[in-house]
Amino acid sequence: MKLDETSKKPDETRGPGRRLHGAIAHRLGTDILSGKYAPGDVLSGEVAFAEELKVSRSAYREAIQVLTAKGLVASRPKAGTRVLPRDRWNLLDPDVLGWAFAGEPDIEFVRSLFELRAIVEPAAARFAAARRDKDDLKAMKEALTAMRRHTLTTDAGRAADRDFHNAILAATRNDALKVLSASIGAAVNWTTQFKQRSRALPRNPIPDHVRVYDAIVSGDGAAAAEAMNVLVDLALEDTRSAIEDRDSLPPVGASDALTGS
Amino acid sequence: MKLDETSKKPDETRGPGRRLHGAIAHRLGTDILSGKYAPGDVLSGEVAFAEELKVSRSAYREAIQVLTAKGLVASRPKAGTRVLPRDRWNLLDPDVLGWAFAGEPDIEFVRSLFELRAIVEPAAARFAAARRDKDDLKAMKEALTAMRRHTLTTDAGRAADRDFHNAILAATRNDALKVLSASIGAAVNWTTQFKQRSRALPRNPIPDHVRVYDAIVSGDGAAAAEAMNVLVDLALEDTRSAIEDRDSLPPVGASDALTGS
DNA sequence: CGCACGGAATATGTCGGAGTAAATAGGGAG
DNA sequence: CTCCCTATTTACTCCGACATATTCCGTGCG
Repeated sequence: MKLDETSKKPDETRGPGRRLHGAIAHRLGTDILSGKYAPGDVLSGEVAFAEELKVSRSAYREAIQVLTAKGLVASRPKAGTRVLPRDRWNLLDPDVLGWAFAGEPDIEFVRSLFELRAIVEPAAARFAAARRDKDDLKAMKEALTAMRRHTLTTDAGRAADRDFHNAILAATRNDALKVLSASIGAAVNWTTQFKQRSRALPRNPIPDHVRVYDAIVSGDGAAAAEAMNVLVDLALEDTRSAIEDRDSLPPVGASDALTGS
Repeated sequence: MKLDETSKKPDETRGPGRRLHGAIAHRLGTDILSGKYAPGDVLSGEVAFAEELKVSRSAYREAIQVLTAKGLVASRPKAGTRVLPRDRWNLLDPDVLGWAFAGEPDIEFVRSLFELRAIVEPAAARFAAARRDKDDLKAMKEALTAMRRHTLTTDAGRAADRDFHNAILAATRNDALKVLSASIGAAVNWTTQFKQRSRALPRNPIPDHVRVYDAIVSGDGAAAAEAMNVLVDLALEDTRSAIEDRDSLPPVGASDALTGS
């Protein structure tokens, strides 16, 4: 045991159920996404970096394998481990998205995600309207009633919101669409912190969701797509104003322990 | 060194520039995607499996970290390493897509990808028409001329095809869209093997591409989206007929293993 | 008889070191 | 000045040991 009681912990982002190499990957990932390590930069050697992080080479290497699997870095003998250009990153990977939103998210990237969401989600609603069965509709209806009971200010309400969107995705009968939208939705939900930070949601989101639901029930694909389009547009508007508020505010206190999920 | 010359190589998919743990990950990944290991299955212990694969526990563990990073498996002490349910897989990860197409690709999944492509690419063309600059148009024009010179039967021609689509993506000014479409496009190109296997392409793809190009030049977003929509539809038609040809051929495994996720 | 608590077994997680292979940089020969 | 060869640096692989977390099961109590 090389760690004595006086030495500080290797990383503060180390919780239960979170392995050491996962914590290292999280730390390096957020550092890369935040720009601390720019594309083309060469990381210190294995031995040096592992020693600096107070972990063994095994843990460090396993973390590097994770980052390599997500396209963030590449290692070659003699050349070292270097950060890959941004277009090689798997930006749609859930973990990478989480890392991107761990710090101050790039506004341009948020715009990109919302544009993608505005493309994908209406199309998903269109498919759902054409392919849903009774069970799908039942799941949506239950999620809607749950949303009405709890509001979006509670955890249960937000869970119901996710359930509603997930029910739509399940009704599309399209795995690729499902995975993609789930990732984007989760990422977009990271921005919820900004919405809540700036001011409470002034708008009641229930009618928008009901419009989507009604269109899917009646099997009207065009109407479902349009209703979903409106829903996404409103969400974008909320987030945009929240971000602008944030940018006009003084620097946020760094001690906001924002542990994801 | 425990490997002697008489023993068979741990994996035949081991080439230069390909690390050992990468090869292990590739092997396990394809096995999972092909259904050899179904969701919920528990892999043998680290020591046993590593020994079976004729590799050290370190290499095996690093491969598992890669699979974990892509959402295919999850490991917990005492519980072992088990394959996660299919909806946890990062199906849009380039490597996972490659593994999915390494064996006999699932027709339903191919349909999902084409549906997603049909959603995303026209929208990308619409953005490109609105945001492209001179350099973007220049890149597209050069790719088109290269496509005309070499046909799609040559590697250079297919590279030009990719360049054309990449130029459109770059013109969207949307990183998320760029990453996604690049992955999907690469995956769809895996199906090229089926097209070529069945019969030579009877259709000349140049006019379709020129229509997209002209619309983007004139800044007509709606026309660009429609032209791209036609292009994707035709590609889908080609692939569908090629796959049907394959399926009507000798019994490629009559047992449709439909593992309900 | 059923449930809650606690200890033991077991598989993953972490560690440190040794040796191998590969790629770049530098020096030497043509 | 070019080309090839050598040397060095770095990641890659292997090994064996210990630590830790979780599950399982036996025990005791209600």
